[in-house]
Amino acid sequence: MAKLARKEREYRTRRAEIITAAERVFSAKGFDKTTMEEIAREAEFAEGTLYNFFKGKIDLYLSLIEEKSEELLGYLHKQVSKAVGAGEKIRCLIKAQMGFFDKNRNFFKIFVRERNSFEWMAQKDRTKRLSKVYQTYIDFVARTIKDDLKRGEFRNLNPRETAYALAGLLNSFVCRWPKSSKKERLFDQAPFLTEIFLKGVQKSR
Amino acid sequence: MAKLARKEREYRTRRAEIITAAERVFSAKGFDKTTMEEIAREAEFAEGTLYNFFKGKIDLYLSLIEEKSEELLGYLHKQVSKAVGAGEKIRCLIKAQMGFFDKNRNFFKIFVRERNSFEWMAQKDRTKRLSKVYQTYIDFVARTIKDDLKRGEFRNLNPRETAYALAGLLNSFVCRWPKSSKKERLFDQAPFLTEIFLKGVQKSR
Amino acid sequence: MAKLARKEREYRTRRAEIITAAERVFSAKGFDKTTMEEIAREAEFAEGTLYNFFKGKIDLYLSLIEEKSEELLGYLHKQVSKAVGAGEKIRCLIKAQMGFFDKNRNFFKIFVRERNSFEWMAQKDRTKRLSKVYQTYIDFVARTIKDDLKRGEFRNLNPRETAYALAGLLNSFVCRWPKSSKKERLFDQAPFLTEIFLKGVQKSR
Amino acid sequence: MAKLARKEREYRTRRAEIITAAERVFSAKGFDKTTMEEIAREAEFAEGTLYNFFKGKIDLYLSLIEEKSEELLGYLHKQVSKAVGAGEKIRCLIKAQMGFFDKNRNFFKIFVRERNSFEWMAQKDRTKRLSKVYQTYIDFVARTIKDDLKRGEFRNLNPRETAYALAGLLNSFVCRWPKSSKKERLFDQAPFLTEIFLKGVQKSR
DNA sequence: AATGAATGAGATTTCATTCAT
DNA sequence: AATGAATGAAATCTCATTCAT
Repeated sequence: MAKLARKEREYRTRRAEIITAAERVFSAKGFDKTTMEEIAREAEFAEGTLYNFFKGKIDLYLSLIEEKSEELLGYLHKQVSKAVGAGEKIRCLIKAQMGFFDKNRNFFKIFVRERNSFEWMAQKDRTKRLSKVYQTYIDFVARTIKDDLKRGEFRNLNPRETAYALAGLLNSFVCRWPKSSKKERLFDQAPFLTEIFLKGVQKSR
Repeated sequence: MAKLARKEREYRTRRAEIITAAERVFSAKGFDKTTMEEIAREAEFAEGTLYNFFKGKIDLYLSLIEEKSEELLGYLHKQVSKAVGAGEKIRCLIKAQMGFFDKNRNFFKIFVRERNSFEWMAQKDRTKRLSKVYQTYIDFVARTIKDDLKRGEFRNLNPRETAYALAGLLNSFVCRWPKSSKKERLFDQAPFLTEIFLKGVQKSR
Repeated sequence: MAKLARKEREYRTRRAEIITAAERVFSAKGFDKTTMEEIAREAEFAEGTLYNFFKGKIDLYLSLIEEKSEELLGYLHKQVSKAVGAGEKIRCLIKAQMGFFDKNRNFFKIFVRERNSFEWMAQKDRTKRLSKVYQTYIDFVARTIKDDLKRGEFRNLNPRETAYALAGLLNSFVCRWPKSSKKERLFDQAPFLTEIFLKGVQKSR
Repeated sequence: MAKLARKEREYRTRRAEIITAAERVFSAKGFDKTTMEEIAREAEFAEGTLYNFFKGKIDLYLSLIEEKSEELLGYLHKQVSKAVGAGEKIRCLIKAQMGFFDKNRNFFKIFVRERNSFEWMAQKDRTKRLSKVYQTYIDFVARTIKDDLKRGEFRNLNPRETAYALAGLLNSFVCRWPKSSKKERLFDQAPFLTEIFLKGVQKSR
């Protein structure tokens, strides 16, 4: 039993190493320009070994996005659930997401890029799994917004549409960020974005 | 003389046909998954013919983006220059862009997707030409915002950063739109987005 | 009649222009790397026009070699026929060939390169026409040697084998010549080569 | 340890098989007309496999020439170093080279053909590596000649120029040889060539 | 379970030749 | 007779995946 557990632990460790290596390469080169050979080298495994952990390149890519997104959502959930008061959940959501991406820059690139392309992908399998990921993400944002909106002095907006607007606002910094100095944190942009958004959705007076 | 002019006209026509065909395929599959063979088939030319008009696949792709972007910017410029009154230019910009994308759905997909990926491209040549395109676009948005902000009751925000925020807001609908019914127009979302943005940037009271 | 003759003259002129242009390009790039497009540009004709004068690329190439070789042989013949005295024909042959190549550097490159490759060419048609050219050349050299050998104090060597030896000797400078200054003439090497050869074949004492 | 050594051995074997197959095809068709597909078929490997051993077509070609030339030079060196007596080194060199080419007919074709064309190659990379090969070869011949000339009753000739003459003499048989019966050996021509050359360079009396 | 050499389908690009004008 | 745009076959090279060790 204990022995099996150790095996299981080792399996997970190696799998995670591969995911991390893949994250580095995919984020730097994009899906198509990344080769299995390079991921293998980065992970310090042989090429063939990758296929013991993942069905293929696409599966590795999707698994990476799914698992990291789950992590992101778990983190957002935990942070947001603490917040109380009108607009506080949204404020908290923005801060949390920025903070998460600061610590996961590589994943950030993949997440945003893919979010803007996956819909019109030819590969149906790829589309389906990705679709689920982003639906879950948007659903969570929409729910957060809904909770906040109803309790505060906000306009009566469609939460789902508003969620897209907020997501777009957050993503917008993707284009500038890679250029800016490595030291600059997304987190510091949170107040700027928060203010625009909250004012944007508040009730007219 | 007349003959030369006709040749030139025919050349332009064929070139435009190729660009349009390329637009369809690139928008459906993305750059890497698109093959020259498919563009050729779509354009009803032989593969080799494409190389009489463009240096290669990348050149075709970039030319498409550059020329369509110029068209977009020209259109935006024309529309925006008519507007007067506080916030009117921004309102007009949003409406114009949405209208343009309604008529150029395929290009829209390419434009937005590329805008979110080009920064970390490997190919330096591709990056350079794209960079110029998006700089020009953001510059225009920033200038429009600046003009409007100073004349209205708006907060004193950095125009460039605000431009990114607005661009992100507009782009945000890319993820939903392809799914929604073909009849639904981006143009109809303009008021919703405009309101969020204008309120978001106005002076606190 | 006169009109036809003028047409004929013009035809020949244009044909010669193409040959000369082809000579320049073929000598610079070799057969395979040369494109019809480049020959056309160099000759200031359209690509299609070349096909009114030659059946295709290979035909153009072979025609060029054949006609220039005829010219070379005619020249050698004329020069050598003047010579009298033991070894004089050979001496004269070497001088004449070097002189001709000094004036036809482009053709020289083609001639020597092709001489060393044609035998194992895949294209049978090409081989046959080239074979004839070089046989004629070697035949002439062999005949010249034979004439000379029998009248002088020379060993009784197989003229054909000796002709190959002489041809090899002459060609040997091809590798150095393109490197040496443009001003340096092959003609100046004639005495050096002549001496080696004549001594090499004379009777032992 | 033993395992690694075996892998290494197998690698070398396969690499050599490819080189040999390439030698056959290149010698029969020349560089440009040879396709990787044909080399692969000849070597009984898949096309892609060739690229595990060589960077590309040119690299394969140059590697072949470089390695075979090294073999040739090593062999010549060994043979010539044994010779003593005036003219003996040169006699030995000619015999050795002819003997080597008898056993490496395919390589012989490539070596001679390339030697006569490489100078005006477009590809700079190809030129550079080849240049080195032929410089080394000529240097060796020149040194051999120099050693011999100074000890014998020979004229005071420039060793380098004389080396070119000798190389030309040896190469001259390339044109006849492929035609002649397979049984005929270059080696048998050695005395004929040796005599012409040695007499050609000896002191006048 | 891990390896990495071999595979071969598939992509881009070139260019001799044709043919409508 | 001259043109040059269109053609499409053919060549090089890449890389995800397999499989014998």
